[in-house]
Amino acid sequence: MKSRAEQKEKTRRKLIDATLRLSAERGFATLSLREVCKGAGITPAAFYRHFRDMEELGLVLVDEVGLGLRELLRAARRRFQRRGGVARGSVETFIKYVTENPNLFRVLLGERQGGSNSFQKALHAEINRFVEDLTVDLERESRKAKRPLEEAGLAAEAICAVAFTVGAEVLDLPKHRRLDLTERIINEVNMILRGASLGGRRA
Amino acid sequence: MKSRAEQKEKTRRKLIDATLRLSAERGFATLSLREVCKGAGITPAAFYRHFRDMEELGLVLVDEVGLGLRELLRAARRRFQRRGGVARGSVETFIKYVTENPNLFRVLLGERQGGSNSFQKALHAEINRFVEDLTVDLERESRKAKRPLEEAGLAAEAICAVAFTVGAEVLDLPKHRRLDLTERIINEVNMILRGASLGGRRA
DNA sequence: TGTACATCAGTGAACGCGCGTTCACTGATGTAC
DNA sequence: TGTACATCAGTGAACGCGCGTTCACTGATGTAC
Repeated sequence: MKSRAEQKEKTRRKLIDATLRLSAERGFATLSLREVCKGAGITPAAFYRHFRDMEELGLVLVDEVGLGLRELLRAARRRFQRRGGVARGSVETFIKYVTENPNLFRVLLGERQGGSNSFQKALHAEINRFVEDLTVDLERESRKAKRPLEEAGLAAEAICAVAFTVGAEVLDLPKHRRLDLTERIINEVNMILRGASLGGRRA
Repeated sequence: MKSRAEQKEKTRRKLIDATLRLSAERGFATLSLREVCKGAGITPAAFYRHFRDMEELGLVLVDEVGLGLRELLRAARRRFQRRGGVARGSVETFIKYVTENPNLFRVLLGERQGGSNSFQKALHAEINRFVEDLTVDLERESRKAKRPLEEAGLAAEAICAVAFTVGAEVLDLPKHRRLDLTERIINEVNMILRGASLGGRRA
């Protein structure tokens, strides 16, 4: 119950959680080590028992957030794929996640330029994982439906671009305008899917 | 030649140019006032003769960059619209701009989360202006071609999302892979346009 | 079970540093006569 | 044109502050016997 390892893990979580909480306001890139420590209720020097520096903490954050969101979206697509409306189901799941975990999403999206080089690379890789997941799903689906969809990779990339870019707006929107935004994204995703399902003929 | 006003304007430009130069490396949000002044070759105290703070400088930057890029793209669309390949022409122009002015583009894209509230708002507004420009063009084009394109606004939003998101990757790419990326974006834009030109029937 | 020693997560003080901002100033440009 | 004064962009020194990092330390947990 109070083993050293358990206690250490608890503190580590406090650091991670404090970082998520604080990065909601001004983004991860502007957080200081001391700020995070204050938020977690520990001494700055203790930080080094857990992470080499803020960058290492950031990479852990990106990993954690990315993994969580990807699993959620995979599950959503599975759930909706056989009763039509994959786009609707996935987009709604995505928007729900974003509104419920704004700080997590901000970490994933917020620092595409701001941070250090390796931090940016990690973020980029994380987003690519979303694209790959979606590509696989789109290919499987289109094969099943005998409605071949060429260039699934391009469609997936475009869809992710739209979801992340337009989806980010939801963070600054009053609640009553969020449904509109969700509908807009759904329409745009469907637009891309339509364009993709004809892609083979022209390209 | 050496009037006070002219001299002051020169210094102002030095500040703006130094900011652009420096923000190429780590993004605008992480620049300090002193750093910028050193880059411009003036004393920190003199900064206040030109801007209230870094945020005000940032807003000026966003304005300037946004205006320049929008005019360029408008011209590109005009140039290409009557000989097909609007998508190709616009995307190539866009990518050319991005590769030739990476620092400008970074300012426009880099700080969508990082900065202060009013800074983010300004960036967001700027990007919306791109969407509006494109919407107007798409509507005009589709009317002319008697190929009605419903929901031009959605298509424009999706296209800008793709261009800005995927286009940003070009900054980290070696030269020989840039053409591939450009082609990919062109294909994705065409995919969206195709999906949009059928939009009326299903939606 | 009890004792003596080892480990190590977290403490608290200290460091040197770059930060944003202020202030009185300087000296070239501008203006009134 | 020349003189006396006003303006004001830029200087240089100073300030207090939060930063990241280091260090010797403390005291609870873990281990060996």
